[in-house]
Amino acid sequence: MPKVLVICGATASGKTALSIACAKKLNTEIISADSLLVYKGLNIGTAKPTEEEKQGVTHHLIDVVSPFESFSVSDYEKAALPIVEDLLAQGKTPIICGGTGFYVNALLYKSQFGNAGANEEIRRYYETLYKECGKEYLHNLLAEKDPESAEKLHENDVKRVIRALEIYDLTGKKKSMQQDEPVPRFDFVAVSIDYPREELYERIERRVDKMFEDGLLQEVQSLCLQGVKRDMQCMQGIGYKEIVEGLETGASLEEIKETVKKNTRNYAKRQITFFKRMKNHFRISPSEVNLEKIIELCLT
RNA sequence: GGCGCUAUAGCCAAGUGGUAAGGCCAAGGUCUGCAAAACCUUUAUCCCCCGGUUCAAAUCCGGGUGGCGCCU
Repeated sequence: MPKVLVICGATASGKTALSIACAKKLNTEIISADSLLVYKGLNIGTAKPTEEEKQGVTHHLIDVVSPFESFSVSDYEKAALPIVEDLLAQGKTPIICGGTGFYVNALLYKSQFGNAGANEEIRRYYETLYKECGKEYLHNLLAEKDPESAEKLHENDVKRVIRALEIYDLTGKKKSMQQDEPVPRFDFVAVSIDYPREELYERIERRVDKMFEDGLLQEVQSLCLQGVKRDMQCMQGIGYKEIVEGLETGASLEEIKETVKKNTRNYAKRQITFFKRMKNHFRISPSEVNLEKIIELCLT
């Protein structure tokens, strides 16, 4: 029975190329697990693979929503899961490739609160409550309803405190009731290319330079012209938010570029931390990347 | 050459006699419907050097060295 192959890891570590090579070898398709690749029109800054780079391999979950829309893990799960299952039914090895660990996990593990969706009204309510009464107040509120979650969450982590409150209000269940051990949906192997930190940072440096050469600035301007606003979800992307902000504050192009690089490095570090905990995860050093071996991993 | 100002972590910086704020950067970590987001933790045995005053000095005094500014 074929396993699911996950290709994860830090940004600029070569996931895209590796996944395409594997897909060709395994005669299968790729399911992108990336919170920004889903957006149409965000190409350069997201390092979205071009048709040419895809080499005819089918990629799912790329360019599926407009920049004006919001997209959540839950949306991702709903869209991606059937594709994975379909490929498995065909006897193929689905390749999940992406740097959004949260999305990867949502696909790999059964979520426990699928029934507590996002509720704008509730969120807005708590957000105004937060502004008026402060974070301690919110945290105390959660402590009354769901003490265990409150215990786990730092009071500064307002986003998660609100989510825990939201779950409670919506379902009457406590977020802390979720199981500690998530249940996996598939048999999978995860692989990432583990560059030494210095080297990864150099790759990021070069890649960001290239993005600007390739016209990232124009891409952002064009999005803005279409009416995409700074507070929209897609504009949270690194490379995008810095440019929009830089244009507003009058920062120099060089300054903007440096900030993009720094934020990308910080992001890469968070990704590495996240994927460190992933089960069945092989961190392969760049010199030891071997297609045959990776494929063997999927079949054993 | 003279005069004035200044010297605190990789960077910015508070502290003006009682045992080194804060910010940035960096590193480590968290992560179950906004995740390229949000959040947490750590980071100067010591304040340019030498000597002095004092129970006690990054803080006061003298000298040295470096930087900045002004004058001739």
